[in-house]
Amino acid sequence: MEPSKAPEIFLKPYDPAAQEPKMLELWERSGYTNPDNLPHADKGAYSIVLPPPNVTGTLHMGHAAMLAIEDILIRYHRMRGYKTLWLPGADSAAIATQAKVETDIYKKEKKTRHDLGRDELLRRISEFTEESKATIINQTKKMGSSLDWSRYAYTMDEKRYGAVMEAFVRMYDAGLIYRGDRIVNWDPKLQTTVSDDEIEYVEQKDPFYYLQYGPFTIGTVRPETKFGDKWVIMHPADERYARYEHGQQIRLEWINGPITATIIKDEGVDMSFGSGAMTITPAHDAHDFELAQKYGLEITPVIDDRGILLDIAGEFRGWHIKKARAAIVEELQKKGLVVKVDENYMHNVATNSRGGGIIEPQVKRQWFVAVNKSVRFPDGKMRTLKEWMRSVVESGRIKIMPERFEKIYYHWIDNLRDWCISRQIWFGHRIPVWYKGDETKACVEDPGAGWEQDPDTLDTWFSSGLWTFSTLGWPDKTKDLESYHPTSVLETGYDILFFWVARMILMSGFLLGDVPFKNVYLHGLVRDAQGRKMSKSLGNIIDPLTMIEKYSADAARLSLIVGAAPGNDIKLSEDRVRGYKHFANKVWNIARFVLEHPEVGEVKLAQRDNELVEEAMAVAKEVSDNIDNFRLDHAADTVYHFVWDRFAAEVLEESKAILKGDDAAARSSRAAALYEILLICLKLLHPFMPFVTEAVWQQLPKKESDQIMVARWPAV
RNA sequence: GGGCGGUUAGCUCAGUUGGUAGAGCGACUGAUUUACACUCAGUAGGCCGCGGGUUCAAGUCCUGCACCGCCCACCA
Repeated sequence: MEPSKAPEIFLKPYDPAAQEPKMLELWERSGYTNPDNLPHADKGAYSIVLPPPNVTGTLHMGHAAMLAIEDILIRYHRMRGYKTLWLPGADSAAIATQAKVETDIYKKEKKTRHDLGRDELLRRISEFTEESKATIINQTKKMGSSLDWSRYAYTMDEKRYGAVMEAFVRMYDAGLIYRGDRIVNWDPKLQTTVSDDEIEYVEQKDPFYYLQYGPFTIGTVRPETKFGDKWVIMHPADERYARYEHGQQIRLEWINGPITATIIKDEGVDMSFGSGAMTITPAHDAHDFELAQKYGLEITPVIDDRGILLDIAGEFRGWHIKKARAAIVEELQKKGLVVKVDENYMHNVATNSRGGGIIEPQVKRQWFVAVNKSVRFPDGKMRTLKEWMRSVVESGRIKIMPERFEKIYYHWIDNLRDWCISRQIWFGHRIPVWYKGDETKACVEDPGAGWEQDPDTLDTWFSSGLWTFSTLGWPDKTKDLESYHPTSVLETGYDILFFWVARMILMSGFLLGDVPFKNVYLHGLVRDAQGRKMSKSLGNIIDPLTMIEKYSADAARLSLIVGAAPGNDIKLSEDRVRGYKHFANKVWNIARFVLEHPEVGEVKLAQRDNELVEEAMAVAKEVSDNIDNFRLDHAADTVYHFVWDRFAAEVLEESKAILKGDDAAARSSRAAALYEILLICLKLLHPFMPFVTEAVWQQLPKKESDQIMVARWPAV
């Protein structure tokens, strides 16, 4: 071949829009993302399961950051010779998805899910999710993500659905899953329960009412729940109430007339708050519910599922709580029971973060996972889920990075209560429990005629908890499961540490007796240049696809990596992305310069200028060490500066004279060194900037491998 | 109320085990028609949030405080 001219493809400047789609096609054709096809995988397995994006929409910069980070880890390990698997998927995100589709349908057709019926709604949701999946896959590919699409999984596909059923039944049989009447977070808008973790507290200003309750003054923001309050509770050491005794009954005038109230003394009461006396509403407050259980009090609902007052409300029966409050306050005022009103009371209101409404605690029969019950694990030992979750991190079997999140994780575990897993929505994994008269049966298969299945579905995080192994074929004993589990790293945003990371540890502990991953790497949230969350309403969303079109995927990736320390939020602006576009062009032109030199394709390695190559190898070592320590920001920064400031600005500049000189030996030695350094730089850059490095690689006169994607990482 | 993180150049951030303050972007001055104007050389710009302490030496370690942000918690 004729190496003296740079191939025609090296038009200037670098044109990512033309090159990137070609590289994508090249990678896809090769099949190298599937570890079974790797030419040199001699180092054991390296696996990451992609946190599956929700099928509710499109990718945002947070996804892009996740894809960039994981792809760097994956490409690096693949080049180092590990049998590398990066497994893609999608999450059904039950509540969020159903809420979105229901809202869309209502906007367009003014129909609710009850108008459509269960089957029709599920059909509509399926239509939506299929479309959504296709969009997301397309976007994911454009980022250059070297995922093994042949192993793509969806939480609702047959295999994963089966795994969820199996997991439920095993946990049920072990006594870990039980049904009980307990106070849960009820969302009157979506008509379903939600878990403690899905609640978002929103600060809000409401009037705070001080009411006369017999001889006591009690405070409340919610007079409409007070109809059934027959107990007044105070601290036993509170001197103000020393003359009252525990269990003493008093007569008093209340909203709908005279009632008998019972005095309870409990040390849980905060004497310094308000008057130090409070009444309790067991059916609509988690704390009060616990007190009621402690003292064996009756629990009478005041509000129904839709927020309507029940019979106990007397003349207010049938009113919606929103409207009732003012009328009830007026009634109380007429009776002279309102002592005073604080109009500027700030407090937290619980809302459903998955697009729902204001949470109303309700007592309901639901399914729960017991976190404090000691059960037999696969290793034969008895322990609770909580104990397992704590011990695997404490012992170092799972390492969480940055380390500070370990403390947060422990704190969460310590406060953890039984996990309510049943949801009253239709989209999701249906609970595999069947009823026939008084009989109950939990089984994967339909037990036959006469049995009726529980209508509820499972919390979306139940299926997510199985993700590292359900995607690898569990409950079957597959080769994939054996090879790739536990996975090497779980990489995700710190905002789902509890939702997901903790649940995966829980699930794989009980079902497999193993950890789901050895390392947890948490990245920060991507924010706008002012540090605000990106949101539609603020109009500050930077769309990954737009950035790719304007500046290239390589630039988008680098902008999310450099300067992003683990666990720290990333402030992203367009300027940042633009800067890295220039760098991609720099790489392109360095290659052009080196490859244009006539002797480049012919020289022998033995003749090269070793000192310069050693310098590049030292950089390779530094980059490798940084990646091994999950400091991708440092790794990227190191190679960036070596390539631009040292290799391009100094080495190439001083080489110009040598390459034009008369000394043939010096020429070929230098040319060999430049070529060698170029190869090292391309390889070091490849995990960070896969497109431009692959595009250059394709122009090399001689290649050690057909794609840089499977080239060997510099031996360090 | 408890916990965590942040505070370093105009902006965004590095700064590993203490040893003369760094990068990118932006600003300004200039150069070259070049591998690359998506270039190069250079300049300006810092009480390293504030106060105390340890040390020969502190952006870095300890200790108070302030402000910003986040997470958790049943304060009715």
